[in-house]
Amino acid sequence: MLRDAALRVTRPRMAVLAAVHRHPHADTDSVIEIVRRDSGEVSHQAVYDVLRTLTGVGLLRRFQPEGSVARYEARVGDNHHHLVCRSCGAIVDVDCAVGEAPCLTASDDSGYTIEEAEVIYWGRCPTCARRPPVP
Amino acid sequence: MLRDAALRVTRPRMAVLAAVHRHPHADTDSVIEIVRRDSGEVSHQAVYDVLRTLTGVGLLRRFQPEGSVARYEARVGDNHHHLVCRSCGAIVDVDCAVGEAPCLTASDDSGYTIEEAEVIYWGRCPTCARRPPVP
DNA sequence: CTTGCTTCTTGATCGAGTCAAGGTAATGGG
DNA sequence: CCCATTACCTTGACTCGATCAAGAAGCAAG
Repeated sequence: MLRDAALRVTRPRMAVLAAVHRHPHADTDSVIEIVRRDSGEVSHQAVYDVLRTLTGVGLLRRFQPEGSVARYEARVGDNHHHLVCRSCGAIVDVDCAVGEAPCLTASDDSGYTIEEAEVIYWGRCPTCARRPPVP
Repeated sequence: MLRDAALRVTRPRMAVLAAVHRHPHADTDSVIEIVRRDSGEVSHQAVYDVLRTLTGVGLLRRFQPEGSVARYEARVGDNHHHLVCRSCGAIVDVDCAVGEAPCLTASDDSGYTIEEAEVIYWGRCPTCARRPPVP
């Protein structure tokens, strides 16, 4: 995958790529932790850098629900969406009914060229929905 | 409006409320600037605090497109969405076709109780679309 | 193997946002 | 109208995610 993107194959890059594949929706800190556990010492700077590079070439996708830090996932190109629990912050993927971007058309595009519609569903996960809201 | 929300009427609050009404999608720094221009010295802390309080009682809405700082708007309760230019960051409102939250149903809700679907359309504004992409 | 450029390490820095303590002023009862 | 109560604002320090910069290390082409 790295070679296909014309990138050099290095230990930090492989570790980050593997980490995000195995832990979708992981934030940067978690990625750092996983990478260090799996392949020894790696600087936090390298992880930040790799995440940005891989996001740039489209091997990873970065997203950031409001009130959360940046998170990364390896599912790219299928235009899926996210469902976030307001209580505990749990995130699950939601397939896009249409499958291609943009899956929605705006009622009025104001002359803009629309490339993508990003949808975030906000709600409560089964566990949090069971008990009364305590925010 | 403030009294209805059981809040004391103070100069910073009125100034912030007016500023956001007149400048939708303003970020915190802009709000601070506008407020100071209109009603003299106000601490940045007060503005942050007021923005949070007003957002809490529902007089303002906070949103934060990825790669941008927090922005505030006074249109609340009509469940409208946003259209953001990838090039220059311009933001315009898009009315929701349905009008009530959630305006979309997820293909698979994973057992979650969905309260709201937040949609961000990404594209290019008329001005940026005219010239070739230079990111 | 060597060269050259990309990538990683180390350590400092930035900036949005928050915390904490103490002073100030909006409200409501007298 | 005035005072007491308490919510609210000011000041200043601080947190934390993320980025910048300079130099060392490692990968790949010849």
